[in-house]
Amino acid sequence: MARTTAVEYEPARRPTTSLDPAALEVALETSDLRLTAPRRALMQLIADRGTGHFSAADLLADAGARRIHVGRATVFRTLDRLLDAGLVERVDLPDGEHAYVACQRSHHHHVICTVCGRSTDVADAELRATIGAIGRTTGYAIDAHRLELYGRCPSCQGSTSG
Amino acid sequence: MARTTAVEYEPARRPTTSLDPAALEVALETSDLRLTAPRRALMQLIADRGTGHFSAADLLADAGARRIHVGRATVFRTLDRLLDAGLVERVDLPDGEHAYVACQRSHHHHVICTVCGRSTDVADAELRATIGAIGRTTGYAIDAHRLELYGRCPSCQGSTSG
DNA sequence: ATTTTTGCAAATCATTTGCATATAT
DNA sequence: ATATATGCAAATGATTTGCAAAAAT
Repeated sequence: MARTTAVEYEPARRPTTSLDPAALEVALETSDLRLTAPRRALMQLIADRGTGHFSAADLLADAGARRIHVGRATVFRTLDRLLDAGLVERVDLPDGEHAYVACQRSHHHHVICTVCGRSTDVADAELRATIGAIGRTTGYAIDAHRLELYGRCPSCQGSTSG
Repeated sequence: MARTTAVEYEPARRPTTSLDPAALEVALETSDLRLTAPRRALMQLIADRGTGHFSAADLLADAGARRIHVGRATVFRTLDRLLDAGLVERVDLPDGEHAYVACQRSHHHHVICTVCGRSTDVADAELRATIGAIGRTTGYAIDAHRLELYGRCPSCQGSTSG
């Protein structure tokens, strides 16, 4: 019951997506959530993953690899909290898989590298204008949108991807 | 193995999304697919749904309601074929659910009404420019994108939604 | 103390698969 | 004829749930 990814447009702040564990504490202060060991651990695992996208299963595996025990359900539940807090966002890969990426609060779009998986924030005022135009053309009152971009990041552009 | 929704930008043609069963036959001519009773039936069910989004389970239920028997697997398999043919597109609702919408070949974006579920095609050359700009800014070679817009359609804008 | 969170295992849900039979070409 | 498609039921995979025990406030 806490899985909405309604994406509002608002400029992103920093260029590259990644998560600061301290953000968790900040986020928790605002809510009635508790700072527990599993949550700390998961935040750390996410932070350590850097800029790539990951699934709940990935986190579970990461935890296992480091002998950190967290239950499967806890991973999902924590991910939900982080979604609510705006610390991660759920994305849908081109093949329909669900994944998550770490992001700043109020960040809202990213380009995902199809070779290495890295994701980079997109700050795009222009998109806002484009969406306004679409609203005008279709007559819809557009409340939310979701944009996912897939491509090859600068360092993967030479790759023969295979 | 036929579920890619990599979305290329290309102008849509007609304003409102809905599916013409005849399109199936056209689509089949080009391929080595066969025109079977279950496929006809499913096309009809989709067409009858009009412009809303639907899930595989919805179709299965629709079929049941009309005493048309199609196996669950056939629904999924047919949907895959229709995806390949570009007759339907897979979308991800704001809550992360997967759904499908009927669409014209080479159509590629739609606004989905959060009140009634209707979807309308978006013809947007401007988006193309926006995406080009994003590519330039981030340094990514953008190969595909997916854009989903959610809002209230003209007739639902008075609604007190829920 | 009291409320939230956890871990587990079982439950649920969507989607896929194997395989023998049926059907379109 | 022959390749493709179907239906079934079982398999898979992801996510959720109930509940008693554990931890945070």
